[in-house]
Amino acid sequence: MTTAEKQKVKQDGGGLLRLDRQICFALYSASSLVTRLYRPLLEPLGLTYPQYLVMLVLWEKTPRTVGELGEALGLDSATLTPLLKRLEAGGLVSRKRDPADERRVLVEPTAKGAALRERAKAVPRAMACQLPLSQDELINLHGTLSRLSRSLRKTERQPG
Amino acid sequence: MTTAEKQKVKQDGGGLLRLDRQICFALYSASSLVTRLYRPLLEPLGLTYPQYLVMLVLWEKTPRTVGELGEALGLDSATLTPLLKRLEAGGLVSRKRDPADERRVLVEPTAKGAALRERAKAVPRAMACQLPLSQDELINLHGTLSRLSRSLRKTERQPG
DNA sequence: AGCGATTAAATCGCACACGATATTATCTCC
DNA sequence: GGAGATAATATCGTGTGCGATTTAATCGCT
Repeated sequence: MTTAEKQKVKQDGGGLLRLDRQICFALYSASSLVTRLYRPLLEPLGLTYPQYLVMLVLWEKTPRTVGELGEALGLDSATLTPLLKRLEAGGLVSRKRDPADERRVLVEPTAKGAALRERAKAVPRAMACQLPLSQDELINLHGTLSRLSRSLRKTERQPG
Repeated sequence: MTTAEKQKVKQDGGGLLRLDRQICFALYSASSLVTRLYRPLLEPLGLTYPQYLVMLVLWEKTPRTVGELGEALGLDSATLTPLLKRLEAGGLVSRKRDPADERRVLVEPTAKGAALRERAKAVPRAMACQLPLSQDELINLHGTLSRLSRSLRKTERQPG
């Protein structure tokens, strides 16, 4: 290593600030790119990517409260309320106060929203085909990310 | 498997639509959580997470055009222009037209922006400590995500 | 029963993110 | 050297995200 190189390393703390070394950027970048890859698949369904995620949750079990959707997706009511109103305006879900507890809002797919599920079935396979990863890599990546998310959620719920 | 279960599997295309099986959601979720983890570290520096990424790029080499920043980060001018104006308003970067080509805008850290780098050096290590992954897992994850991003960027630049 | 604490959504303000379009400068080619 | 093509930013409209606050309903406790 030349003197100039040593100096450079010293300056940037061993290259710790290099963009290509930041795990955060790798995640951020991959996530945006994959989301972008979904766009042309979801547009024909009339869904944005977060709206698609909400519908996935609703198709699994319904009705759900806003809070349950938020818990499943890691979003709060400030994000979900307007998003759900847009889905409602598009005729895909209904929103009504829970008679048993008027604080809660029950969200449920309409007939149109339920029917959309059939068309959505093609999406995961179409995506898998476009991702340049082997089956093993995919499974491995999914596992690591899921564990990471689970851990972070747990620590998020605690004070520090 | 009971008949009812077979029916269910048939209905949801082998569970392909389950949220927890979507690689996209694993990515989306992990990315949001990690970004959220940065917030308390970046707030004292007066930076949002995308602003931090821009500063990382500028600290590596400067000046840069808006286009170069966009290429490095995968963002377009519609996102960058307002973000850069906010950084400029905060006194962290300067923006001026390139005299050699008036279409381009050269972005460069101010003295204040350059000085911020010293404080930013603590961020990567503080983050690494908070991520519940082993060194190996981190390296592995980083490698997979980087390859994924590189591939997707390449295919993105092509027509289909 | 009733009052303060807690909980669930909604609202507000600000900051990304991006498709589409507009604006201005440079380039190309005759 | 001038007209049309191309390139680099900027602008506009819509849709997330989220911290902070507000509103309304329920709970807990006396």
